Amino acid sequence: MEYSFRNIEKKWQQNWKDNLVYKVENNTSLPKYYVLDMFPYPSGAGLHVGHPLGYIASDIYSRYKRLKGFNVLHPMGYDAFGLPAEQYAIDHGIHPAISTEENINNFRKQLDNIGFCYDWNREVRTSDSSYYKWTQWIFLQLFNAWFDRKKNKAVPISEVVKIFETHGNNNGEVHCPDSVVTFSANEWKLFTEKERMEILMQYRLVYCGYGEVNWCEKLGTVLANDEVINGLSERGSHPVIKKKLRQWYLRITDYADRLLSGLEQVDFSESMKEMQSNWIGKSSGAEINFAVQTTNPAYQKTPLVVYTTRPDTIFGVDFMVVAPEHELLLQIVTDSQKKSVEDYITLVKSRSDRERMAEKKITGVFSGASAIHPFNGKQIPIWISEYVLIGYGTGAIMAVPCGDQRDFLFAKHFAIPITNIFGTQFNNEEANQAKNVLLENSDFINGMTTQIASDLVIEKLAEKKMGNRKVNYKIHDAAFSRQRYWGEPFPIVWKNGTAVALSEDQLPVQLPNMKEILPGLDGEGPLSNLNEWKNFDRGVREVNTMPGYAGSSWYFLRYMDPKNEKEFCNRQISDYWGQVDLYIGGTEHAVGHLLYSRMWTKCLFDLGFIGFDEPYKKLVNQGKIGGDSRIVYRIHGTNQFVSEGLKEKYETDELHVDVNMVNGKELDLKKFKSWKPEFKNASFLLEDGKYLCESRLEKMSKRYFNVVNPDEVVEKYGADTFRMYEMFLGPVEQDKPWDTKGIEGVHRFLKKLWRLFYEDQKGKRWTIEKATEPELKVLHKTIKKVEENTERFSFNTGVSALMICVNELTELKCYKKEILEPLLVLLSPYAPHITEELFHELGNTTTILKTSFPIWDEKYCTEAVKTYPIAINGKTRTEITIPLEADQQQVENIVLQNEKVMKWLDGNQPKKIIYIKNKMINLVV
RNA sequence: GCCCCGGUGGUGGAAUUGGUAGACACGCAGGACUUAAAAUCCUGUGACCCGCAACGGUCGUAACGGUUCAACUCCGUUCCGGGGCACCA
Repeated sequence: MEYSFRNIEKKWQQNWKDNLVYKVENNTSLPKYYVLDMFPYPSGAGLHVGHPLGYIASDIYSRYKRLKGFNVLHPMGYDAFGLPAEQYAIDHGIHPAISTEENINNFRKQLDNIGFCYDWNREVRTSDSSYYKWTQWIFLQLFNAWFDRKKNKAVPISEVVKIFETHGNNNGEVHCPDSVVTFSANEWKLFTEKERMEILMQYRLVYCGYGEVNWCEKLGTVLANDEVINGLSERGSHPVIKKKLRQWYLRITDYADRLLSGLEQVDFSESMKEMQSNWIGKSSGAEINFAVQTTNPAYQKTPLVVYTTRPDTIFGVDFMVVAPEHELLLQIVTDSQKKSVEDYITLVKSRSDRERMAEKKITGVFSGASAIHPFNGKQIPIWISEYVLIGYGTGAIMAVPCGDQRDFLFAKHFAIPITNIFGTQFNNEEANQAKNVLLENSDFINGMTTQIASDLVIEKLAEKKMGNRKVNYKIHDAAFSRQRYWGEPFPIVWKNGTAVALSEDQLPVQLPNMKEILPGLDGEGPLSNLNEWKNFDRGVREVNTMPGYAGSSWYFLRYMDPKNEKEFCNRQISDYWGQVDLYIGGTEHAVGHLLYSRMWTKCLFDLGFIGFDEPYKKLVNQGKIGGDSRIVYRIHGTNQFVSEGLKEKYETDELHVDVNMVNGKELDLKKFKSWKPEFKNASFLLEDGKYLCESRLEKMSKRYFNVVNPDEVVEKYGADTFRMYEMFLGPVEQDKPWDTKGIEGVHRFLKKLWRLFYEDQKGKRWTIEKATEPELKVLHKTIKKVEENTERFSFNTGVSALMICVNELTELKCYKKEILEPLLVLLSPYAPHITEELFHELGNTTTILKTSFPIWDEKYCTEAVKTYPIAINGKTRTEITIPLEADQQQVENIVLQNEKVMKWLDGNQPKKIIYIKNKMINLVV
């Protein structure tokens, strides 16, 4: 009886489906465990072998946890809204709903092939109205909420209205956004409804504002950053300009501190936390007001406000730099400098953000105006330069050339004299950015270090009302609208210029069908073309749609209660499932998805809808599987190809060839010739009778012909082999190349396992004989190892432990059910099909999925004796087997009598004998 | 430039807390079975030195240095690769 994986796998997949073995209940007495994969965007390209890596890891862990007695939630769904489907519709005239459906079906088929234990009854699709109804509902909760800085949490917007009614907004009760005027309670009462709504808009967690977007006039659409290349559209190379459009924003900045401190409570990798905290970019320093001296008397009283993280260097300020967009600029510029300033602004405006950022050249213009030093009254020239960005801090800096390298280079370039505040610690060749340097030439802070001096400077500035301590964040509010079709419509109707929220019973706002997706006028999205849909309830619907991250910010909650028509997720159910215990996905979502999702969770927590404020307890980032490309060399201008080793002798062009035509490095010439018509008559220069290709690791991509489709691997070796091989490649978190050749080893392992039960010729081999001590030892050591390795996500060593076990049982000729049955259970998370088959062959009638993980017995895992390495001065010289319970004295006696040891000691007495029980013995001579 | 992660045989990788470096697997070489092939099994396989061989020795985890009885593991410096952030004040 042979291991015929194709029949076995098909049979059990059908059986599991028919018997609903993966159905998960919400109410059991079992402890819960929630394992989640980052759900995929169903692209048209389908899966390659890199995609399922994380899914396999989470699948193994889920199955393992089930065997360990947990009620495991392990769902899957689709992040189904997105740009590619919409673009595909524009290019091919196929509606996104149709292409998305097709892609999902294809994904599903590919996933099913691999034998995952998802509960498909809980599948969610963000583009289903039964799902996005609740995305819209959450939007409304955010719309009707305000972040109370005193409580450091979101509260209903009605609370801020109460405060306005009794105190206005200017008594310290309410944080007042920069764009809102201050008013008293009386003034609030006198405002019109429209005015009140406009003010409230500035306080909401999602709010409307204006923002710049990449606008392509020719395409009539807004483009994402990665659709713009060097200021031109990726499609068609049309010019792209900045355009101000009304946008919705998510007030994520209010959560900056909690998003930062929350990182301390979650089990993410250090680099992941690092990326997130860099993105949040918290820095502390001071805002300092510099009086401006200019010929225009109207602005002499308006201070120039700068942000600095180094207030201690205030006596080293030699010039000021403001961003070209700074609004004070045109007001303070002197007549003589007006022309050159305007020219510079025009130059900067014509440049894309990317160009500005990539610029290494130092440019800038003097404004003609000066600022006054707050302590010594010195006149400081005000410059403009593109290296200061309007979006960060106050859009203006105080430049300290001896303490900041960019300021230093600027000063050198424009020959601005440099004040030295570090004495001999400054060499006039580069800025000294160290923070432990003692200050000199700095008035009242001479001899102090950064921290002390900064505090003192801030204190003095505050006394003079010329500055204050300030914490700054790099993170800015996230744009939450897209001028697109294929996304969630907003539950908003504009009436008389005011955004009015729809009520809950008006949800969902269905995404209307469109025959042809065309952009609207003036950068409005395609929905603006639908007059009938647009005009609603004596107003006009919001025609923007929500961005891709809307649906993915809360999907983990919907899986808990996917069919609920009354709530986004029942509170009792979310209390039961709680946080995602294990989240597996790629690093590419480090700052986008994860931050938004964490924020939404915090909002829902603040508003009392869920009981936890961090969504993901533990995050594991699976590595990428790289493609192992094969490259051939064609002699330039000919149709002759040279083998890799000979390529230096000719002038050649390199071409990628399909990896499926290459065995190891040897090119299959026949396949190659029939690959493309142009190669039909190709000739080859061989080495040792073979044509060898060069191998190169790069991204797995169609363009490099290095894509390996899991369907093909599963067809050839079976799902169990595929699953185990993906794990055997190396640690899940590590990037690694795909090389199909090694898969044979894993496949042989499964065949070897099979042969413990059945011989190819003679048939049944397994027996119900009593197991011997050595056999039990093999089993129990394996249970221990597999358990430990699975617990710490070291699946590659888990596979290896199972291989060792099968090798040893083969050696022992052990075919006993007593040993083999628990082994099957151990293996079942990794290879569910073959183990289910053999489990039934052993006479079981229930599924192996519902058994329990075997428990290892210490007595079989500890040996009575240990073969110790005996090292002399740290170098292993021999091995001696010594009983484990031997004490120091006994060990010394045994060791010193050893022939080898005596030889090495050469008559000397060892200075010291180090004996570490169960580890090693070292003699110091 | 700053931050994070990594660098181990021909290859993927193992070594969980400082305690036998190279588990397991691929590949390769030799052999068995077979008319032959596939499949399977056995043996060897980090480099170098001595030797018929057993055995023995030296070196070896990117490089150099340090701590330690003992370092892939800890510390310092440098090099290389990958990722993130970026004229961020």
